[in-house]
Amino acid sequence: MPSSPPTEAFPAHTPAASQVFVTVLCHGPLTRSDIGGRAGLSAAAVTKAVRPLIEAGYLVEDVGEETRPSLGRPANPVRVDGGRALFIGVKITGDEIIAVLTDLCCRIRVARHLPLTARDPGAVLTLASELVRELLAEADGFGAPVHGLGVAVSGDVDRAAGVVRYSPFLEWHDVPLAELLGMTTGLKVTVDNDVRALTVAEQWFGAGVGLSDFALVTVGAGIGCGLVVHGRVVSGAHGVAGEIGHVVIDPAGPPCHCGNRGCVEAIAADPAIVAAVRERTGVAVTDAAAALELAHRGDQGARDVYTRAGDAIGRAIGTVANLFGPERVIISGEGLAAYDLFAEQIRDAFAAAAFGTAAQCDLKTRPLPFDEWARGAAATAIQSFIRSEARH
Amino acid sequence: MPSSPPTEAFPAHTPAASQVFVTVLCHGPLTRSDIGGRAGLSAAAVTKAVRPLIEAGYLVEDVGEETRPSLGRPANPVRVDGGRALFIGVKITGDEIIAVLTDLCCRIRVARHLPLTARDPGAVLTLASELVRELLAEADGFGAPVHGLGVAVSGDVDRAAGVVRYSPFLEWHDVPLAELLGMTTGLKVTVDNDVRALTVAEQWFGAGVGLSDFALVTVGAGIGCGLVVHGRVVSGAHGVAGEIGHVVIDPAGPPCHCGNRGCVEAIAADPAIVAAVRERTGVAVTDAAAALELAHRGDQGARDVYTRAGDAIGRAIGTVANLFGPERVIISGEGLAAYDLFAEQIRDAFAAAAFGTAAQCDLKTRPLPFDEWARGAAATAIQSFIRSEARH
DNA sequence: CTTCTTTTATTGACAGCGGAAAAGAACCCA
DNA sequence: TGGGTTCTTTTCCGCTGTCAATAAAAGAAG
Repeated sequence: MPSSPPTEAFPAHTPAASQVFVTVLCHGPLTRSDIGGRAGLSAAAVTKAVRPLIEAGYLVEDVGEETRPSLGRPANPVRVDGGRALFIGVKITGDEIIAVLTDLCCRIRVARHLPLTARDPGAVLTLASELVRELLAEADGFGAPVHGLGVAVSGDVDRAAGVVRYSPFLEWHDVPLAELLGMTTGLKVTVDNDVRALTVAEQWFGAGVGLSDFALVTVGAGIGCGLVVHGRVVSGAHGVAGEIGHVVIDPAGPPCHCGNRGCVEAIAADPAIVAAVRERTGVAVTDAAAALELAHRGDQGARDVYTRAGDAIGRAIGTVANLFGPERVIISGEGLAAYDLFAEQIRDAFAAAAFGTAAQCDLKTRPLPFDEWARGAAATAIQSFIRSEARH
Repeated sequence: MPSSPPTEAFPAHTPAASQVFVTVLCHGPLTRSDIGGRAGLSAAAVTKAVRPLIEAGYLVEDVGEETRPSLGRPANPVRVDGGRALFIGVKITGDEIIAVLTDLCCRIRVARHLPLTARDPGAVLTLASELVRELLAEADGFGAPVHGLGVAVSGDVDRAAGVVRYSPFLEWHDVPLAELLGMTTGLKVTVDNDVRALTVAEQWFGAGVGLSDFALVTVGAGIGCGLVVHGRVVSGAHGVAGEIGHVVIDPAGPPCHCGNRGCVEAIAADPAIVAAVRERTGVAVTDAAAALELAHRGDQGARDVYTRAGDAIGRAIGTVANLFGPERVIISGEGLAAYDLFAEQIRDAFAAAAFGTAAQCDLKTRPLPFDEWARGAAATAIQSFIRSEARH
């Protein structure tokens, strides 16, 4: 039973108003003249865009000002009132559903996990709907409406259509997930690829704020990459981009399930690391945590595996940097737990692979609590909400 | 002595008008309603944009219509009058300057070459100015003003500033080429990286017309790559992108001047091929043409070298496709002369490397007469001319 | 040969967006 | 209390692109 009226329109009818809001959302409290400067608008335009946003409660005057650096009338900063609207983000993995309730600033208010027993669309839909309903119930306590639901799934996702075209982990083909979840939850649903969702979260709320060209590389069960070029997340002509996992690092390397040898994913993803550690050390580790522990305990064979993984990741990032010239590459993912083991190799291999000015690219690591994937999904919902009324 | 008044403004003051013109420029003769459909504008807006363009002579009614498929008032197509304006494109290589005079549709009218004896900016500037002056004299015979000069240089070029920041072949650092040539020729000068210039030419006048995401890969003395994402040529945060030449294909491969081993350029660029053929066959070939002839005569060692080059190029293109998901990759460059020797390997290696939907990407070859590099330069000038008055 | 239908192009009225300039507001400092 | 300074709002205005109505140019139908 949906608890909130989804009919409320976001009062940013014009591109400029939408841009003003996003500017404030990303860059914290800003005075009106700062907004104009950053968004390239006149002060008058800012005033006209800000007023309805304040009246609707999405922006508030930031009373907690402190800096009074100079002469003249004091500036009057505004900020986004995160509590004005809520969103739900859901990440569906092969064996778990993670759901978070966030506010408009994409801060997590509540998080829930649920193990996944069956992977067919019907079962997943039931569980996901259940989880969303729980969060909707929680949302009542915050006194703000839930304005959207974002869903992140790995694989080939058509965001515009809301369809999961192909998901290897779930073995789904052409599932109209947005429509289905829209019916069961009554919410406006945005479905996107998981890495792209995380990229949106970084772009608006993370280490990509203010950058028009950056990449996000995730290391974990797989190796993924999200790209932002000219300030927009790249989706590719066929809806798929950022497939860094199957960049071949070494044609003589271990075989990969994709049919090639020596893909990054066949060297540096969790399963590959586990297999390599087992082979090198003879210890029957079964998951990434065990492999990591072995390495942390000082086993040289295990450490060598991580060294090689770092080298592969660094080379892959170098390739990305050479092709795009991003200002920054953000490294994230569960695999970052092993960062101390391969940080040096990543940086060395990147520095060797990056050519010319591409080496100026800034490498930045970001720890990734597992809820973060679901937060990325919420970020896409927030994006859809803000843009929904912007495009005419 | 500049022969043309550069003060004439292009009558496309609004973004919509500029878009209308580019649409007609790229998609041949179009009826007004077709223009509206393609550019997403109302018929009224098209009428209002087209009129001043016709009055100024940049568009003309296309009387040579023939198709009368249906009922109703016959459509009234318009096309760009190429002869209305001329442009000069100059490509500076390490040992030659190529200059072309083109019309507004980027068709080459006159082409000139000049060997380069010295590479210092002063000498190059003198020769280039001389060549431009010759073409300006030629232009008088065509009865149209020369509206811009485009210059293409390999290396790190800041187009906005008109500065060659670093060119390895010329050994230039921070040469304000646009300003210098502007003074000697009196023309409005656009300077850009050579591969990006060629990419612009393909985007507007070649195999990239109508595509919002594609890549151009050039094979020859070096291996280059131009990228178009979301309809815009990618320049990277630091002004450099598309450095495909130093993607590592095989870490056990031949050493590259960049310090790594097994870069595409160290396997498939002309110097690498010549060196490999010499080594494999013992024949003292000194240039690409000789190596090619040896392979064409059936020498197996030489053929193997090309096979390997094709494999490397195909893998590199696969990497590009995986990362961007372009709709098409255009393969061009002088190295295409050997296409029959490695076409199969390129396609096979690409198919193996491309993951999932990236394999749907269309590979298309394009022969590249050497004048084409200069034509790319002219294309950037045309772009600047059209956009000059569009921004504000 | 007139009239209708169909499709294309143009016109004119109109709403909305954003900018320039001027006015207002809020503070500090004499 | 009156400058000086900086931030914000207001007023007005031009410009752009859409809507709806109109004109134009055919073929089809009677």
